[in-house]
Amino acid sequence: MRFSQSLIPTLREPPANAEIPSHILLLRAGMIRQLASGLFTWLPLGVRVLQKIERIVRQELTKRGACEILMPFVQPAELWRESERWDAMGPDLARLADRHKNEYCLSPTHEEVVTDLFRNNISSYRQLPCNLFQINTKFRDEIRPRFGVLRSREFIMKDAYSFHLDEETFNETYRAMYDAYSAVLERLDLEYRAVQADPGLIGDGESHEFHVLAQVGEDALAFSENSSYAANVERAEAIAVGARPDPSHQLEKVSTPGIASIDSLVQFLGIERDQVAKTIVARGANSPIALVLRGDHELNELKAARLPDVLQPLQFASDAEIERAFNCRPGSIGPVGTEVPVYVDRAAANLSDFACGANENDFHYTGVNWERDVACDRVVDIRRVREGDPAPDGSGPLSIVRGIEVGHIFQLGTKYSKSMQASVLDSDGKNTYPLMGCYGIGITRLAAAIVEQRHDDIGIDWPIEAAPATVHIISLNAERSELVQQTAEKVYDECLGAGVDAIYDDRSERPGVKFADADLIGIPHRIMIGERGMQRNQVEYRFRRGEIEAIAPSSVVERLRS
RNA sequence: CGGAGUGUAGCUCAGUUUGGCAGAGCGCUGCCUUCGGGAGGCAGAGGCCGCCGGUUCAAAUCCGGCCACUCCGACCA
Repeated sequence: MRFSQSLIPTLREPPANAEIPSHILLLRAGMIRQLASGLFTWLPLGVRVLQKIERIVRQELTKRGACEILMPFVQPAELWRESERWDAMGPDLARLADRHKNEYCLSPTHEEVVTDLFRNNISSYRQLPCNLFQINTKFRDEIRPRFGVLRSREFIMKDAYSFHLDEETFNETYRAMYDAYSAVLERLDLEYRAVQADPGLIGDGESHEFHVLAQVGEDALAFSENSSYAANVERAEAIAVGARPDPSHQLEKVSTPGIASIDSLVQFLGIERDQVAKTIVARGANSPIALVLRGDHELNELKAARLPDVLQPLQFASDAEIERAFNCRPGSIGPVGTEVPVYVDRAAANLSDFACGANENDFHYTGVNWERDVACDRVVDIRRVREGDPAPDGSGPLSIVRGIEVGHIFQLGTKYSKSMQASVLDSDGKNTYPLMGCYGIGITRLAAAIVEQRHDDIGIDWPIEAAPATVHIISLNAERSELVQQTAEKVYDECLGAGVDAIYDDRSERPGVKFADADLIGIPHRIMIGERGMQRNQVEYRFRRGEIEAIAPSSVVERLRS
């Protein structure tokens, strides 16, 4: 690829509407341009990165028996009605009609189409298990696209779907996909974590997310330093340590005028936040539901939403609803003496002699004890884990890091095979609904995640396997030296001839400009050809920010391979 | 959808308060000089000042409406 004949519009200054490193650098390096909110054009260098990533993904998947297909991006509403997702999906699903007024959607995911393909073409257990994947465009009409290509509306995703007659082969494929995803991220030289994840509305089985560690990551991950335990914080189990101490104080009702928050209460009473029980009220199917946490803990809304009778998704009760249920303002509520169902978090259930609202305006209780003063029969895990909490496998404290979710694998069970009548005959000649698995990798997001994790003050630091080219060849002041010009051309030709992917900066720019662009673009191997070295028939090799090494022009290909 | 901000040249931004010739730097074109880490000079090209309407002798600037983009929040198989 010749720089002068490609489209590589590098920018000296960071664009005004980009804030995070990957967005800024992909724009500055001339790899992407934004068309509209959440919609991006990939320019030549960017496309090469995507192709490199896709290549790795293809290799790792086909190696493990998955077969590539390509499904339509525009899909008939009929299929989505069969799976009952046409209505369930809401406004994230972009809908359109054709000239005959038939309804369609832009695909946010392909379960429906792949299940339809399966039921029309596979009817025997002999053809299972079966694992199909594609690399294709997706569209999700996000409420708020952000972070450049990290959360765009249109994006490229590798999605795979597997079909199984039994748990065993499902587990084998699940494991194989887990390994494939790990291998992809290893080859990209990324610091990543595979974590237990919330399976979401789909399915209810095991689920793992693959996260590239980065500050801008939207997810918090909890992991144990001493074991393999790792989970998305939204899913990580919080355990309570030790047992509840015996009561030593009497229950006492205290006048607390104007005290309506945990902070003001602990200050007023001169106690710590972890000696207070706080009560949060969620809307339930029949009545409001009280959720009790220790004062220093935070509610995990996903966990709370899974409690019986709590509305899903979780909704908090309004102030008016709370006043009606507790006969006092929200700042004075507590579990003692209330009629509403009370769920107590494990840590809160371990409290004794604690403080909480008295369900009477401007009054709190102190010296409260479970069982003695208030029932505690619904102890549940509803809090968000924090740094330093004990890992649920007992291996020590949890650490928390931020990650970008680039992959997700999970079980679909028989949700789609049943709703869409995709059955096969088993060896006894009986109709059976196959188990399905679903596996996704965000290709465009992965490209951005790489930049997010691997960049410095001068530009991007592409892993070799994802770099837009293997080598960046720079000629220095070639228009003043026939020899430099000819040598650069020759080196470039030899690279191409040897199958080495090269970008050749043949522009008549000053050296400083070329160096700066090369740093920004971030191809790790660099060859510089200038008059200075030519005097001794040498060119210069440099691996990103490393020492400069003088080598013979004829040995470039060899050097790159070593 | 709630809150905040920004829209002026390809990019980054002045100019808007107080209405009066459309500006700078970078980039781009040509010439000269320079030439191993984003050089310098001269001459140029490039504008629906987001859009629509209003006020005014006169609107980038004031008023009203709309749109787009960014950020925070809610949301996110």
